[in-house]
Amino acid sequence: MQLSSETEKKILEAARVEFETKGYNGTRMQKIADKAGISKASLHYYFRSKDNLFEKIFNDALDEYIPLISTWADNDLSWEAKVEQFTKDMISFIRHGRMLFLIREVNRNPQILEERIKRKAKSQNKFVTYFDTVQKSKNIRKVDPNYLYIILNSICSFPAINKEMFQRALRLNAKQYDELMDGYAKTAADFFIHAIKKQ
Amino acid sequence: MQLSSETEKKILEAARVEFETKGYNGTRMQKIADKAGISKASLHYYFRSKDNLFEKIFNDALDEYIPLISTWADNDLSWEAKVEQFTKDMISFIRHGRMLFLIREVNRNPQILEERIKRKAKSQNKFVTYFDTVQKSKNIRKVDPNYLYIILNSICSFPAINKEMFQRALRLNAKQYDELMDGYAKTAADFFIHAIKKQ
DNA sequence: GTCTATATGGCGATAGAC
DNA sequence: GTCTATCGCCATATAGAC
Repeated sequence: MQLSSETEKKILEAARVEFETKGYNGTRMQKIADKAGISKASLHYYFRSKDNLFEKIFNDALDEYIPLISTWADNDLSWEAKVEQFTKDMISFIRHGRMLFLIREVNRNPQILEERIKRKAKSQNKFVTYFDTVQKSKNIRKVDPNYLYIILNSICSFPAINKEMFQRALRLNAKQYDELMDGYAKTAADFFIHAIKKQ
Repeated sequence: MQLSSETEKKILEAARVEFETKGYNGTRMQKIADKAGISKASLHYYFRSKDNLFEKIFNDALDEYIPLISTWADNDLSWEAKVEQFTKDMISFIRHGRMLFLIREVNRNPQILEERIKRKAKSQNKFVTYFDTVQKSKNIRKVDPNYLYIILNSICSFPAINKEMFQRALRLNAKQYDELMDGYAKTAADFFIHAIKKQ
């Protein structure tokens, strides 16, 4: 029935907000029910348990994240343009706050990833293989592509994750920090490109 | 009495491990008491409440971290050498796992930082002021020092925080990842220096 | 100072009426 | 499908003996 599926959407949206901001251990089923406008009993009617509901939210977040980090634009653009595209996509994803959620929960329970890994374990990391070839054909510094992968992702992800402390360290309020971030994707890409490009 | 202070140390060490790995919400007073080899009642005798004990642990971690990010070597070394020193210090701190703890708890309760900020709010960020002058006198690219601060810290901090996912993305086991990290501080510094230095 | 036993409250989950 | 009421458990904290 359509009505029940509407309720389900409300629950999932409320649960996502709660789990993302408070984490699994900090989230209360009562709070989710309140935000969804239903009783705690109804909440359990739709999703049998807290674990069950959490798993759904976590998997959705992971499904959004994995393609972002495991694909690498397969088009005719230059490697510089690919880097720019990547930083732009990654930074806009990160800014919505799902990234810290993933890190927190994966650290709470590392096994949570094991099952999903098996599907992909055989294929190589596309970023690494791409930069292996780029390093052979183009005029760039030789840096282990594993490091390049780590550095590029760090530059993109960490500013959102460490927002609270960066703000204070740089004496900015939330609004000023957000404004600073508006120009960040371009700066991050330039930075990365300059670091490995030979003049 | 000396014995009581010995017990206190055991409690603090146990509490540190528990809070750092499980977070505030995931930590159990019983577990801390067990690890310290005392009863739950004794634990409460030393530190009245969980909040109280947590605050002590959190402040200790912050006291270790703040100097690391807010000082900037005041010596005769070149800016390149200062960068190398910073990456080395920061990365060795980060690898011990306190950083994710700080981020997690600050996000759980951002007000936790407010009180401590007031002491330092008036002084400028030393990294930013330093690179402001470096950009005027040396032959480096003009990049907003706020971005430089964010990028350098991101490169240093994130590889430890996102360890679980980087491992899997790069198809490395824990040992291989740790080995990769052994050479990381040097690579990170070189990367940063190349990115802003003009040829 | 240290313990056992217990008070107190909160949370996930369910029973059962409507 | 949705609710109120309640069960059962677990966690923090305290009482009170030693």
